Amino acid sequence: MPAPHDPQSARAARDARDRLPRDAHRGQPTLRDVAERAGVSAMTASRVLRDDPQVLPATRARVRAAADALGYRPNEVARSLRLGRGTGLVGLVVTNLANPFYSRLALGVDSVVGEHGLKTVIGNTGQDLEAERELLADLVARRVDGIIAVPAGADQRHLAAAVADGVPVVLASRPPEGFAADCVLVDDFGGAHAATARLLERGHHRIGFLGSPPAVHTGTERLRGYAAALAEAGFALDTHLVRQGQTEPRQATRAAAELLALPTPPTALFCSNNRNTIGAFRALREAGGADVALAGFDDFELADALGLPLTLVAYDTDELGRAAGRLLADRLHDRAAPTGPREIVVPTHLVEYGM
Amino acid sequence: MPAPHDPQSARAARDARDRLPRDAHRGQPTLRDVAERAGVSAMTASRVLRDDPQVLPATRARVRAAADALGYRPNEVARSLRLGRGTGLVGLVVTNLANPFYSRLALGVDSVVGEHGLKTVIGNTGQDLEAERELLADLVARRVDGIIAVPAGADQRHLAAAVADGVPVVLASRPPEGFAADCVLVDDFGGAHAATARLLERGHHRIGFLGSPPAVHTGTERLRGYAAALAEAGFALDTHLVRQGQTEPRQATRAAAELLALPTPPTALFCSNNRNTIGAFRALREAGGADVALAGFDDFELADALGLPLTLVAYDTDELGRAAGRLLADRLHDRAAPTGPREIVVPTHLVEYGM
DNA sequence: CTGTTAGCGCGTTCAA
DNA sequence: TTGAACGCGCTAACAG
Repeated sequence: MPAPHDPQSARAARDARDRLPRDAHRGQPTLRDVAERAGVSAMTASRVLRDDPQVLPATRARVRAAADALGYRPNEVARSLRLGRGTGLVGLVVTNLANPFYSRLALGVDSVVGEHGLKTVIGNTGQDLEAERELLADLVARRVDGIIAVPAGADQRHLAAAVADGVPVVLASRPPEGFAADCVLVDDFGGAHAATARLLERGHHRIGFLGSPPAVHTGTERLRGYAAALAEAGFALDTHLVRQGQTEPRQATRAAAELLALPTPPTALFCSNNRNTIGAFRALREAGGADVALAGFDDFELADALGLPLTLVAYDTDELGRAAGRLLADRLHDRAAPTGPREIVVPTHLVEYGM
Repeated sequence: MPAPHDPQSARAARDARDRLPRDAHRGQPTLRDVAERAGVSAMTASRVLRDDPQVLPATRARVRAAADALGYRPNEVARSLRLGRGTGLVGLVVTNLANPFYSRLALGVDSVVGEHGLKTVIGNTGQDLEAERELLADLVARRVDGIIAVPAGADQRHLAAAVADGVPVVLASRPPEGFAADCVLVDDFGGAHAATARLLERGHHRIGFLGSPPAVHTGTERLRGYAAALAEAGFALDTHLVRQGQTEPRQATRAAAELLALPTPPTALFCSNNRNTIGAFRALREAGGADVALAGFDDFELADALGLPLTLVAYDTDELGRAAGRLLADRLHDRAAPTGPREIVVPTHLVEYGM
């Protein structure tokens, strides 16, 4: 039995739309208009426009002419309803499109689903869990064919609800918690481990960690990778050097500055995502010639131009989106023969800049 | 009479979707299911779920309970069809979501239209004019309520066709050509003029120009601003110093390198967008200590971190998207009382980095 | 206050 | 080869 939803907020969103003018008949020609002009029944017109071969070439031509003259376009809304299929739409749920990570992801998703004749509906939640809940309910109500999501927090019950409603969900960059769904992950642990190990090789062992809030899966996995590398080298994790919770560069700059101001400051920093790396970079620059090594997860444009050595964990962000799109497309075609949930892990590699 | 469309490609896209499984009844509960469970007619259930006051509290409660138990969500597809209104979707047509300019624009658009209960469908055309034509036809067929577009080229007949079909179109960053539509522009001329004047003030007069293809409105406007500033200072435009056509940083790097290799190279470069500025930056860096001043249109993240003086024409990209969203939302509400096309110009200002 | 009828635009089914 | 009836899920307009 599907969980009851919150009807308040979802209805509020609908109401806003319902206030649009009632008269909205835009005079787009319908199948009947085409049929009349061609002197045939709507049914025949429908057949012609769907390339049904069972039509006399002569009538076919007449219908085509009529359709072109009228500028007819089939109403996809009516088609969706009639065919009982979905809408040909895929919902994409992200927290912040302004972050290049998410826009690349969106690009990858859209390119793949586009090849399957699907379009992408974006939903930007701005880290707001409540907004995310409403968004998901709305996407389900709109009968999207599937949803690709990067949930903002650890609570994924709204995603589970969508799955229970029969909507295929693919998670990107986070694993499903408490329900079955396909997902595409980045090798968070491995990448963070490798970057930290690289810093250790260079003789650092007081390595600070800057990361996203603990509720974010990538953040904690990358923290685990960092901690594991330290442990393997025989160094205990010093919680004074760990700062989680930064979502924006500005916050990261502040957190990094605090670490640098410690009595025994770290000699290197590892940042769990591009926002934190950029923030830490600014802190280092403000600190003047602080001789602190910098490493981070996520490659980004102009990383090579910052004028300081930088070790980054790189991976193919577009591919992350494309893989998610492929998983979803597979589900849509194979609904009859469902396989178990699939998990794809995108590999990472280290890149060195400015050396 | 609307122009006849190309039925081939549009149909091809539909066909891909039509190959999805036929059985797709996802068993989502319908209004009738709710009504039956509550022991009322579908009509009464409908009324309750739309907060129609004309219902006995007791029945209202029964219906609510039934809906919750079933996890009922109104089918927005059916609602759209029945109400003859749009779909609550806005089409956003851009060339490259990976360019921060477009992702910020998308964010701005989505935030505003979201407040009106609308969702954004993205269409990334990758500079492909043919893809853009198909995309527009598809959006119209899907009965989006409106379209916000940054057309890739000078040919806007497909946009005019959408307008002729009664779909409100708002252009962002380009003016309409040959038809009436609202638009939001950046002060291209003024910004380019100001940046070039700044370079002239500093004693430069051999100033190279790097820009997008001539078909792109912003590129030519910004070229005009650059040329005007030169002319006002008494310098003729030297076409050897003008390189148009670069879309990606890599191309811009090459073009910049060519300018720098001229017998009498420019002493400064003005770039008409962020892609060209970043490309030119790399060329300067590769050229070693080349003492060439750099200016460009568009602010971008890390522009302050490049370690060289940089003059940028900045403006509020999010606001560009938000303004476009507002224009569209206004149209949707005011369809009854149409005003003439509106044009909004977003102002620019100069920022100096690395000095 | 509640139910019936009808139809949005299209496509499946069956009959002609 | 073509057409008429019916229904997808929902709601406006009118009963009762």
